[in-house]
This record gives sequence, structure tokens and C-alpha cells, in this order.
Amino acid sequence: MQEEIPIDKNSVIPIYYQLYKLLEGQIRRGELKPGECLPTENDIALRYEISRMTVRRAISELVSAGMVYAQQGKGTFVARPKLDNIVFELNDFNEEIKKRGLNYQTTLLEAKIIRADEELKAKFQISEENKRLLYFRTVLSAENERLSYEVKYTIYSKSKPILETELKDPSLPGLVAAHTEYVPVSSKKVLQVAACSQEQALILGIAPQTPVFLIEQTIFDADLKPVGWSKAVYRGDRYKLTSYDGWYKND
Amino acid sequence: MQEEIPIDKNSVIPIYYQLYKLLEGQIRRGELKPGECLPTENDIALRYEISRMTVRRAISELVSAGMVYAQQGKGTFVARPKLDNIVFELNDFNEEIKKRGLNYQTTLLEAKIIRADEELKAKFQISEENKRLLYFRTVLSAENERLSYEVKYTIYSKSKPILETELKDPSLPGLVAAHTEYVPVSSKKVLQVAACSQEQALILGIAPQTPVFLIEQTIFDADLKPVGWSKAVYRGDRYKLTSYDGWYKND
DNA sequence: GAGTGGTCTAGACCACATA
DNA sequence: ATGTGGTCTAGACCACTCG
Repeated sequence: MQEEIPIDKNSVIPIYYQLYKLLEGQIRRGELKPGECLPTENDIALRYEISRMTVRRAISELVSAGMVYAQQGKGTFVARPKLDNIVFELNDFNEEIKKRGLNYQTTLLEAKIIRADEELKAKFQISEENKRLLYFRTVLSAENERLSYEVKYTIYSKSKPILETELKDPSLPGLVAAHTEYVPVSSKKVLQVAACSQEQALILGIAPQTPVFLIEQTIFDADLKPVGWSKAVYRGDRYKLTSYDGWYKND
Repeated sequence: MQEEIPIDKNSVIPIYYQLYKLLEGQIRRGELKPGECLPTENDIALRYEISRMTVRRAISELVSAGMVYAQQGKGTFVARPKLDNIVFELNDFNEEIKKRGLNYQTTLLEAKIIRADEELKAKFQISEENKRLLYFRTVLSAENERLSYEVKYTIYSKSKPILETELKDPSLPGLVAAHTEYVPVSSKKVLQVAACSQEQALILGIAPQTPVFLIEQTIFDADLKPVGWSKAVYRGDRYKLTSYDGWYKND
């Protein structure tokens, strides 16, 4: 007696995807619990009369999703979900604002060419004197309230107009791509908490010593040469970062 | 005239992996720049006398790595690296300490069964009276200095000994798995900065109002029922989070 | 219509684990 | 020895893009 066959070989939806969703559902619904093994690839192939390569494609998607792991010679097993990852984007700081506070805007306070002082020469690993850098100061605000303050530096090697590009893509990788001939390929971020300084407090309109997020970002090109650096301060009373992971019931 | 053929079909290293590394190298070294297109799958297959499916396997690895994207009917192109992601694990808070400060330890201050008050009933979405929860308070310290303070709650449904399991896997998902019959499959984290409270300052041995990291984590089971909740405070002057992404020169 | 990537097949051989 | 997942092939047909 054949049970219902939930795979439609003539559907426009790829077979491997149908099978992926089928297995994913069984795992989500708890019909397959962490540690238990899936049917073997051959079993599935025979059961649904599809090629083993197609089965493998479906399973490899489950592996990528972290829901399953395969062990050669033994079988394929339902994984225990990793729940301690924290993942967010720098832009998440602004996404939240975008949803609630209706109108928000980035304001360019200052943009100019400067000569690298000792600190910047160290950050950019340059030794020449009088090396020139691009310098930006921006403020993000919503509902007439200033929320974050950021200073950005990039190598100055192209001679392009400064202001236009800044507004299109004000992210640090964007600035590097726009103003230098370097290709940004790698990035280091450091997230800290701090009590905000006098200068920062003045700009943000908050009391000094208020807790703030402090994020430094360094951009590297293919040779691991630093080509951009930024330091941003976010009001601690206006920002929080939320991160979800694991398996979800709602696709 | 045949150029050198860098693919060894008799190697123990899979062909798709050799090809993956070959293309990856060309991209890293800048021989293929963001926006440029790769040779077509057929070209590569003919060039190295391998199957197109094997070529596709190599390319799909590049796609997963975010170095390349494919467009049906057009071609496969080198991607612009995403550089604004911030990824770290909760444990990263402790990894750093583990490397520098030689001896660190988790201390269990308290572990007991409590009855849910109104706030906890809300957090766990329970309505029954006198629902019992497990309650843990732990401190992490290194070099005789207290670094973080955490309170954790889980549903109390299994009647297992409490203390032993706590020390093995003190993470919240670990506690849920050990002390309840629920399967933790999903997690929500909220990261905030705050000025630390009197109670927290006392426990950590720092001045009140000092900036601290504050991380709340909620664990959900397959039915999106909250089965664990924790709130941790990390000294802002002792912790910073570092995150790298993009393409690296050193594999 | 020619060329691209996307899917799928039916087989083959291999490396590994287990009994 | 058997069964598992891992790799690879040579072909097929499809959907899409573009000139």
C-alpha cells in the first residue's frame, strides 16, 4: 500500500526543493528529533523514485541550514541547533529606527581632506609624511533627536568629487570604493560600551558619562592594507540590538 | 599550446575542491575583480576535461562563501564582499578572557526552585498559579576579579539533580536541555548598554553607574514556547567584541 | 537562435564505519 | 561483507537573457 506521495515530479518547483521542505517540516514538527537519523539516501531515492543526486542536493541544503549533519559510513542525523550565535548588521542600528521613527536622516557635518597625524599614520600603517586622508563627520537623527555620531577616514587617492558620493552610500566600505582605487575585501569591527565624552555628549545632546555603544570598523583591501577606518557612537538609551537564530516555525 | 594544468584528476583531493581553491585564489589575488565574470561552466569543464556537474559543485561552494553570484542566462560574477555583518558568539565574551587571563572560573552563587511571580509568568507566557521554575545565579571571574554576573531561569519539569549538570554546560540552551523535556530550537538575544545598578555593582565590585553590556536571551522550543530566559551583565571596561568578515588572504 | 546557468538522471567507484 | 555517505561522469532538458 503506497502512502500519499508528496513529491510532484512534474511541478515547476524543483524536486530537490520539495524534498528539502518535506524533510525540514518533519524536523521542525519534531517528527525527527535532534540526534535521530534520517532515512538513507538510497531509501529516499527509491521511495520517491528520484535520483540519488537529487536527494543529495536536498540534504546538502539541510546541512547548509545547520539542521542536519552527515557522517560518512554512518548516516545523516538531525543536528542540535546552535543557539548562541549573535548576528546582526551595522545597519541594524538604523533599521529599527527606520520602522518606528518615521523620518530619520543622515547629516553630513563635515567632509574635508586632512593630513595624517601620528595616530592615523599608525592606524593606516603608513610611514610617509603628509599623507592625505579623507575625513567625514556625520550624524544620524530621527524626529529631531540625534541618535548617533560617526567619524570616518579613508585613504585619499582618487580625485573624485566628495559630496555626491557620500550621500549615496555613506557606509565605510561604500566610501572606500568610491574614493580610492582599493577594493575593500575584509573588515574588522570592535564593539565596546563606554561612557560618552564631553564632545560626544555635546553633539548628541545628552549628558556626559551616559552609556553608549562604541563601534570601530577598519576596512582592508586584498593585501590586508587598512584603507578605511571609522568610529561611531550610538546612544545607549535609544539603541538595542536583537538577534534571532536556530530553527523557526514560520518560514 | 597547453598551459600548465593545475588540476590533478588522480589526486586524493577532490577535483571540485581543487577547482574551488583555484578560482578562489584568482579572486583573492585580484586577477578577477568584483563585477567581472568567471569563465562559463562549459568553458571550465572543457578546459580541464572534467564534468560540468563537478564545475558546478566548485562554483556553488564559491556562492556559499559569498565570493560569487550566478545569474541564469547571463553568467557568474565576482561579488562585492559584504563587510557590515557583525557576528559573534555569546561565548566570545569568555574566549578572550580564556586566552589572556590564565585562570578563570564560573561560580554558582545560587541554584533553587522558585515560584513564578507576575513578571516571570509573563516572560514564560504561563498563566497557572504556583508554576515552578529553576533559578540560577552565576558569576564569571578571572584573576580574582569578577567579570560578569548572570541570572538564568528555566521551566522546571524534569526532576533531575540540579548541581551536577549546571557545571558541565552552564549555557542557557544546555540548562534547558538538561532540566526540561523541551527541545530548544530557537533563541532570541537582545544586547543593550546600561549603567549598572546598585546590586550589580556590588556583585561585580565596580562603581554604580559604570557602563556595562547587558544581554538577555530567551530560548524557545519547537512550538515557540519560551522555556528559558537569562540576563547577563558584563563589565564594560573588561569586555570588547571583535568581529571579522569578508574575504581573507590567509585561509 | 545561441549561449548562459538550473535541474535531473542512472549509473559508477571510492572511503569509511560497523559488525 | 555490507551499508553508509562522498565524488564524478556524460548526457539530457529546461528557463532565462540578449542580440
